[in-house]
Amino acid sequence: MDKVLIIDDDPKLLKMLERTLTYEGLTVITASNGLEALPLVSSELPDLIILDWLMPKMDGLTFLEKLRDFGNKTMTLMLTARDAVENRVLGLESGADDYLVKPFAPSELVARVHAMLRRVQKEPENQPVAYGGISLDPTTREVLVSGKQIDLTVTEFDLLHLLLRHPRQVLERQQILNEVWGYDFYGNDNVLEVYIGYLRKKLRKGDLDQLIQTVRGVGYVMKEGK
Amino acid sequence: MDKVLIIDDDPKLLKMLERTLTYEGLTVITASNGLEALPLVSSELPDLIILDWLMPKMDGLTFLEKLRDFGNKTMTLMLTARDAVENRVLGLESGADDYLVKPFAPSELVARVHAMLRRVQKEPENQPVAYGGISLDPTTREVLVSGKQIDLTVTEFDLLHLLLRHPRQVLERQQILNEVWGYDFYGNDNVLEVYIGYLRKKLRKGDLDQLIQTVRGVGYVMKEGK
DNA sequence: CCCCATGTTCACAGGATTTTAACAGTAAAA
DNA sequence: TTTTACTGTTAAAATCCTGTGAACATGGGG
Repeated sequence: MDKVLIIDDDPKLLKMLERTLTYEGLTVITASNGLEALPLVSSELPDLIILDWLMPKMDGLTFLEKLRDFGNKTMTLMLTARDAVENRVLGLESGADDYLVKPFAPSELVARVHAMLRRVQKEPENQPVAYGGISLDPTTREVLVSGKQIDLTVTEFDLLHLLLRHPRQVLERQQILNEVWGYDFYGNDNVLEVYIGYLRKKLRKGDLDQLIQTVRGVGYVMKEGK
Repeated sequence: MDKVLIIDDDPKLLKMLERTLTYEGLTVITASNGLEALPLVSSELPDLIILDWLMPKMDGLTFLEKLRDFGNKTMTLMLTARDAVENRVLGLESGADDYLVKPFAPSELVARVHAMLRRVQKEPENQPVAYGGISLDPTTREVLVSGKQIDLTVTEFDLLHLLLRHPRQVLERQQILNEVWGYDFYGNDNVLEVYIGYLRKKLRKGDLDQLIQTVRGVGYVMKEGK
């Protein structure tokens, strides 16, 4: 079961968060400030840390810096009362993996938490995958198209890997963006088309570019025929 | 049909909300405070609860705490007066799934309510469905008619999916428009006929176009025979 | 500091899909 | 039978979506 550490100095809010996430079937541990939380991280090894930006003793930012200094890579979700864009930047730069502006609907929190945990859970996908003449080995990062080896950049690789792991299954644009570019991707999602384009061009080397099919209005599928 | 419980101590507002949502085709039950509402939750099993934050006897916040303490997970929409400071944490502390700041436009309320209800309903809809020679798989988006595969656009797909999920059940025009085109569809509802036409034409490929039957003055059904 | 590789954004053409509108057809009501 | 209310069919118009080349941004290495 997934374990979440929540750090917030407001007891009511803490209670609320705890209850909400416990309903969701998560194991919840709490702390009221960063100082108190630090030892819990190493003893409890949570899968996700939710923390407030503003806290006494040790605020969210400082906590994150300390955490990262220790080389800890646990996923973190930052809560912030301010909604300025600069905070988003700050929050992310400080090492938070996502952030949420207060006030937010609990359902939104739950959605984010699940999205993040899903991402964490993703087992070390190290198994080679293959489909329709394309094979990809995550450990060596080698990709063969009709026997020929092709070179892919990281993003291209991740995208192809995702498609190959779900052959014949239509993946929605948002789903792909979430998986490859990270949950909560804001930018112009035309990147996806651009990368599909790159991939097709490279797959053309083995005449397999038609394997990536567009499903207009939905997303893309890796499948033969049609 | 979706059932909504509205809890508010202001009779005028209550009346207004009731009328608005009833007009939207929802079943509405009301209570003027939390104390009164609590038993209704277990007897009526509403799909959604709309409640005011400030109420006599038992306010919204307390009501929600009680509700959650009982382990009840019904969706809740909190109404609140505008107040800069309180709003910061309201969403969170209330434990509501969504909130709306007064004053609000009825259309906004309606939009939220429908969005929430759709969320409640729409969870498990990636199971393949089949009826009378037609099969549809939401994950691959493949549709087979008498064994032959046909290509559908998003709208066609959604419409067919809806019909297949309710075989032999007459779906009203408005109901279909709500599901497929969204609750806020005002356009010329001739689109529905047009799309039924498209679908029938494509189903004709497997000689199953007569499966979509017109129920004059009401809507359409997916059923064999006649 | 500049260059290069990678990643992201922009603009826009060409197509596919969706909507509108007009009218023909058909069942029910008068 | 006539009238009316709905429904089906088409085609054109409006809109939306995707692919593409090129510009722009970033960061690491030389």
